[in-house]
Amino acid sequence: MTKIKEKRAAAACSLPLNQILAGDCVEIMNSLPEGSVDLIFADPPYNLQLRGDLLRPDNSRVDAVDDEWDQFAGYAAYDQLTRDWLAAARRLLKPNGAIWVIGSYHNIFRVGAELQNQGFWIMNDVIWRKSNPMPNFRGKRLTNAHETLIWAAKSENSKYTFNYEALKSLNEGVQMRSDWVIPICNGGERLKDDQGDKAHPTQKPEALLHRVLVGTTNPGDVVLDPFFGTGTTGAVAKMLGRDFIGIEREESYRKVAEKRLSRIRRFDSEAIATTKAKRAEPRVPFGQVVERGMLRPGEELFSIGSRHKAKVRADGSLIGNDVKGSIHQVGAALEGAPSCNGWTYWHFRREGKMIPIDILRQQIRAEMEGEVSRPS
Amino acid sequence: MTKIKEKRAAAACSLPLNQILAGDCVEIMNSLPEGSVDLIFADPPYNLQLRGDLLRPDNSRVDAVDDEWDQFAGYAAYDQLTRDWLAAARRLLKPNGAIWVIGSYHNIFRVGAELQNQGFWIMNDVIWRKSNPMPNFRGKRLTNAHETLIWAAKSENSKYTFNYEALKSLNEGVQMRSDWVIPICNGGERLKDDQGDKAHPTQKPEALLHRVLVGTTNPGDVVLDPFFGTGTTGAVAKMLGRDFIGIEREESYRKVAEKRLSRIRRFDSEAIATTKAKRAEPRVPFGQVVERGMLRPGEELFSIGSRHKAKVRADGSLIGNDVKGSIHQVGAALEGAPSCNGWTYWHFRREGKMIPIDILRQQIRAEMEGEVSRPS
DNA sequence: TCGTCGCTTGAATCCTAGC
DNA sequence: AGCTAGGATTCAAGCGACG
Repeated sequence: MTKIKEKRAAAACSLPLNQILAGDCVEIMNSLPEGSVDLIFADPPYNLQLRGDLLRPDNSRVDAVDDEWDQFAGYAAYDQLTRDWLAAARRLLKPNGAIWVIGSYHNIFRVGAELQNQGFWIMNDVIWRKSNPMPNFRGKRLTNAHETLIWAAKSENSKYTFNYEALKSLNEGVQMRSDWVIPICNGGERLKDDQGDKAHPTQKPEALLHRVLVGTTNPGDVVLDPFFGTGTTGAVAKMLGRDFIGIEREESYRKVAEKRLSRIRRFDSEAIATTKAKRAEPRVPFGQVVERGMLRPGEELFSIGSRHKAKVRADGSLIGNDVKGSIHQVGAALEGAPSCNGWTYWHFRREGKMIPIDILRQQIRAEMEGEVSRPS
Repeated sequence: MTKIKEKRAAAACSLPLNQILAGDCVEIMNSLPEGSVDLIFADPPYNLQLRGDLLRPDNSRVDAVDDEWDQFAGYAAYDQLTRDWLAAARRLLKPNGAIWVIGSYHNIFRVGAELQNQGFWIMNDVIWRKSNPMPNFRGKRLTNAHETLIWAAKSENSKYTFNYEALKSLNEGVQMRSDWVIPICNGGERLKDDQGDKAHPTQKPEALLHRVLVGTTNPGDVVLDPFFGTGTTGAVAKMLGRDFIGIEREESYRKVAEKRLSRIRRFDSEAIATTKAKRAEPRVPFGQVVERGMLRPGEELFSIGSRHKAKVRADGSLIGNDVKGSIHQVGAALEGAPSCNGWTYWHFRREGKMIPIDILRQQIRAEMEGEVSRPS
């Protein structure tokens, strides 16, 4: 055993494994031995900068993330925190270690730039596509339906861990992509406090951590989470036979996490549970047919026997006989029927022949083959 | 017309619309009139950290050594380029203008942070999820199956354009999410040079620009693309009846783009028109319903299920359960809600049926349209 | 036991014309 | 510029009540 390896083995022995450390993550990370951690997973505050209340159309109030820990004086203050905790994290990592950070557009660009500035080497950015996001209630922006994760090695030369085959098998034999469809954490998995309210405003789903840890750590690795919260990282690490170190400032979160972790049992080594992605026929909006130029705005569609016709508009709606709306709505209106399947009702003309538009939907679906993970 | 408006109208007249300008985008943008552009779509170079091969805007090469220190020099040079073109873009935008930038993990974090630093206000980050990405051949990372776009208004107070209904219509009646599934540009859409090779390495699909322009511009808007390439932005703008300005340094790209644009035809105006937002419809005071005798003073209105009722008064106010006020105020008071849309809340009785009063507003609006629209 | 219906909820930078 | 009032705005899941 070389001197360096001896040193690391000693360091590892002195690590407070499988515990939750109380306090400020920068101070605590700086008190742990240098170069001793395999992977860091971090879910830092997002600096959401929310203004007033937000009401749903039914006048109920959205429970906002207005906690003290997400309040910052401005970008400068947020950047200072980011620099500090990333530097401490970098010091802790083994040379071949890696880091994951999750965030939203409020903070992720600043975090990503600082990762690069400190010499981390980005492997991928990964999109967590939420199958059930909260909608945009006022119709003023797009539904914020994803969050972004950055996966980066400690340096360009790091021999990082990447379990290609494991991820491929998680994805039904197809190479894992950089966009992951996973539901938000709710239902039985969502931890509640004694009053029955959610114990933490931003608990992450275990499925997300499952994929991260299966893909970029090995059993026995040390995984550190500096913003531990209610301990999703620790819970999944324990199930998967990885050691964890959690750091959390808030006592209430630590208590919930301790209780949670005490109930977790490690999977037996053979039975590494794989989250099966469900297959479903993806819904194809007619608008995609227009966007992709398969039909042009202004082009005419015909019902069977050409009894009715309608014109395609740029936003994927139809206009026919003064009726505007979706392919289904306009078909139903023209037929005086309560409903209508526009995909089979409407036809377009090519070289004198009438072709059902459903052909175009089938083409789009064929192109989407190979996407495996989808909302159920 | 105010002085400011005059100035802008003059500026618009002097804009080189529907042309491709040759040269460095920063210089050219700075030569155009301030506050004259509605939307900027930018696909800046990604050539970052490819072992230091970084080109300055004037095409000179940044000297690179492959040690770690130089990485920072590489980032610094790229950041300088980003600051320069974003500042020039910001100057060009109208106060209510907006910008889209597309990039990958190599550059998008630096661009996003700089956007925020300059005072742009991010509305959404949008994921272009490629339905047919290039696989990762060596199995060393995840398949890089997406790119990131940032949509930002010029400032927090900008009244940006967002065609919510049009995008919802493109998505078949469900509000548009921040993740967009669109195939990469290939097949017939992919432009080839005389040798049959692809004319541009990163030609963007027209479907992507279609969604961007339908969603965040109106017909007649001025759309500028400072990294025009082979002109996808211009092509889609022309089809959709928007004016464009392209800036491109490379003559070979300009030539391909000119040829492409000359073949594009604008869709007819009926096809370009998109679904209108309700907010855009003229306001109808409830008093008009009473004045026109559609409802009589003294007539009773009912909430759904007849849980509450109120009486119409001659001045167009309601009185119910001792509360007097507008249809909205009385509805809100009776429900104990902070607000209420009286048009959808209240119903009147005709032949035993409950009919929402919004029907009456629609009748008035239809009559108003008849007054306004004349044969042209 | 099973399906249906209604209620609740989720990291959200969520209104605007007119006075 | 600040205030007031009109009135526009939601998707997917989970869970409990109910028949």
